[in-house]
Amino acid sequence: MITIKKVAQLAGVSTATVSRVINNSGYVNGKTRDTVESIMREYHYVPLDSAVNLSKQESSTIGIVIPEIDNVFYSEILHGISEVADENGLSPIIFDTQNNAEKEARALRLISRQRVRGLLLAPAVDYAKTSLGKELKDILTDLQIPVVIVDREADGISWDSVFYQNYESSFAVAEALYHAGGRRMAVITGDLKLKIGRDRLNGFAAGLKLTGLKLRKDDIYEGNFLEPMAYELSRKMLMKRSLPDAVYTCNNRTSLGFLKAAGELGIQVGKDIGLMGNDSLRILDELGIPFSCAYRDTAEMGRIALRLLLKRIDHPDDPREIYRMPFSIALRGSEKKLS
Amino acid sequence: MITIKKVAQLAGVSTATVSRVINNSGYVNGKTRDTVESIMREYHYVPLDSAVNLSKQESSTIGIVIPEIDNVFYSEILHGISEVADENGLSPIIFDTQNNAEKEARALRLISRQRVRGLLLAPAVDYAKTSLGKELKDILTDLQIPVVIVDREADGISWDSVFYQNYESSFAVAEALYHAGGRRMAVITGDLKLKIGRDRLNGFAAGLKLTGLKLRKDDIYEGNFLEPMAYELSRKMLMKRSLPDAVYTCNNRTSLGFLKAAGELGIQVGKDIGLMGNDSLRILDELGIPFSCAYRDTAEMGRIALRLLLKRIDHPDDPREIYRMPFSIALRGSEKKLS
DNA sequence: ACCTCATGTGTAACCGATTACACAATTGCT
DNA sequence: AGCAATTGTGTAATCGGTTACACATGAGGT
Repeated sequence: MITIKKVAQLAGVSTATVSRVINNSGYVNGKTRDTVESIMREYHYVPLDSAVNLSKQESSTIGIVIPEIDNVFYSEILHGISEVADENGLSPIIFDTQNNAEKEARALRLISRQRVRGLLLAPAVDYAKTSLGKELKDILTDLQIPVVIVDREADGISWDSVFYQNYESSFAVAEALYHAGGRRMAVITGDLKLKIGRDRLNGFAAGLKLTGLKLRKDDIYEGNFLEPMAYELSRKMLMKRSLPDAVYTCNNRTSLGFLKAAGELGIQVGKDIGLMGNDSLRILDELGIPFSCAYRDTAEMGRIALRLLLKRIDHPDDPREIYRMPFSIALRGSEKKLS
Repeated sequence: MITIKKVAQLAGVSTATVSRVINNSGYVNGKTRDTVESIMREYHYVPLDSAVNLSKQESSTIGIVIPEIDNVFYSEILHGISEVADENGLSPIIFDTQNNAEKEARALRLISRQRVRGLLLAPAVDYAKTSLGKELKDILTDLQIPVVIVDREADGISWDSVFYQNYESSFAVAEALYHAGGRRMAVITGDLKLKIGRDRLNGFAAGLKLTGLKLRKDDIYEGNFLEPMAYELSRKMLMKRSLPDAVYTCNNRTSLGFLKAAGELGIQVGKDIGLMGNDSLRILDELGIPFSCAYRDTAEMGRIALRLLLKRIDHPDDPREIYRMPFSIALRGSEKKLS
């Protein structure tokens, strides 16, 4: 490894001068600068981040913790984050927790050693409720690092956040299904222990209420945002004697589980039963499979989250900001029941 | 920030002793250890990675550079990598290059400042051919860091690698299509400037040859592994007067582009025309959409890549290793032409 | 009683950068 | 000509850890 000391030696100057050249700070004679620069180029000198970080007391990495890296939704968010990180010369350290609280704890502990510039966090744990969550919150608070919570809303969090209009979008889905002709609706919820799960259910129920409809208790299927559960619940629902007119599936995985079950049972979505999801499944559109849903621009959500973090880093004392990602409604045919 | 010095002071010992407690090295009296540990716990002390890295001359981060983070294929690889990283207490710094050479250059430069433990790289650039590629190769070589090349094979690379049986799987696809009854085959290739693109084409052609078939020049559609191009080429192919019996789409995005075009034109895959891809599209299986292909266990591929890197880190002088990820063939109906 | 060795702890150099401060040389202004 | 301000460079402390080395203590063996 070639160090600043060697560069200085080869250029016949002190390390201070080399450092000035690197950082474009202080006074440096043009000729000296040229010499130093050519030496650096010749020897492929690259300053060592850990040394720079240590002396400058800051780093150029950001921490990112997400619950499912292999879910399109999150990988699109990562795409957006990566873009903004690239624009700003930041290195993203990414942890995939697979919705596992212990993994999340390990990730945060690793992050806390890195003195990252800031943290983007989509928690798997409800920080207000579980004891591990509380401990993690302490770790983060101690860190004194800017944090932006992404997507997963939870009680008792006081950091900047980029959330989704969970309630509003669900409300809109209810209206859309009503306008498509649905009268008896069912819903496969997400994890109701999470605020996001409750919001989506409540928004949907409220939307129905406005149209004068009521959500029957036994038309509420309590899921967990994951496919296997959604699949099982869908089978249960679809094998009953009387089907609802339309179903609301609360996230992309839930929608997938439903579609799979419906497909297997020969029930045609958009004909035998109406369906709307929340979160798009781009691939379905591409394949021309009708799938109506409320959705948001996920990559943009990542961009916004990181930009918010950067803003917070520059202005640590501004009041807390909560951005509510707006939704769009895509009607592609699956919302209707024709028969 | 609480530092080792403060901990030492509070515990009434020297920093050396605290360090010994942290690293479980040297001799430390049981009582002293207890004191130090309780102080560390009480004050939430966490050693600063950049300081540790600097003095230990090593780090616990690994660099990862991939071309499309929002492609399921890569996000599943990342899932596998994350798993092994977690098991080994490593922090993955992930860069998404979006197949852009300049982005890749920036990513590698950032990585080179970090003194990462090692690098997993799926290059967007052919390191032997473009001048930027050569420069990047120099950067990497200078780094003296273990590198494992993932998925994207290129000429003139001498690092450990985890590749796919590109040739063999394509060969097998040709055979499978033949056995399904196809006689005139077409192929939508990937980027033929890349070795992987050529291998998949050549393997397919060789497979056909073995069965006595020949791949006609105008049945070769030169794509670039991306959807829009595949879509255009597919339209072109499908709007011709005479269709081939079956088509080989060289990667998942190409398959998607084809399916979209076929869907739009009302051509039923698995009936009007046979189709096999390379790379699975899990979601299609889940939805019960027939799609036959050669595929591999992608998450496993990520795991293997990182394990290979770790092995290399421990044994820098072992001979170069190339792992060729085996393929499986999934026949789900789309390979046939029935009419 | 003496020596050896294991145990326990502290001192201080070091990792590779940055930067406050000191100092010299040159420039510009009256 | 005299002095202040600007320009250019080096010395050395510092960031927060690790670790080689020195040293002290006590146990065990003869």
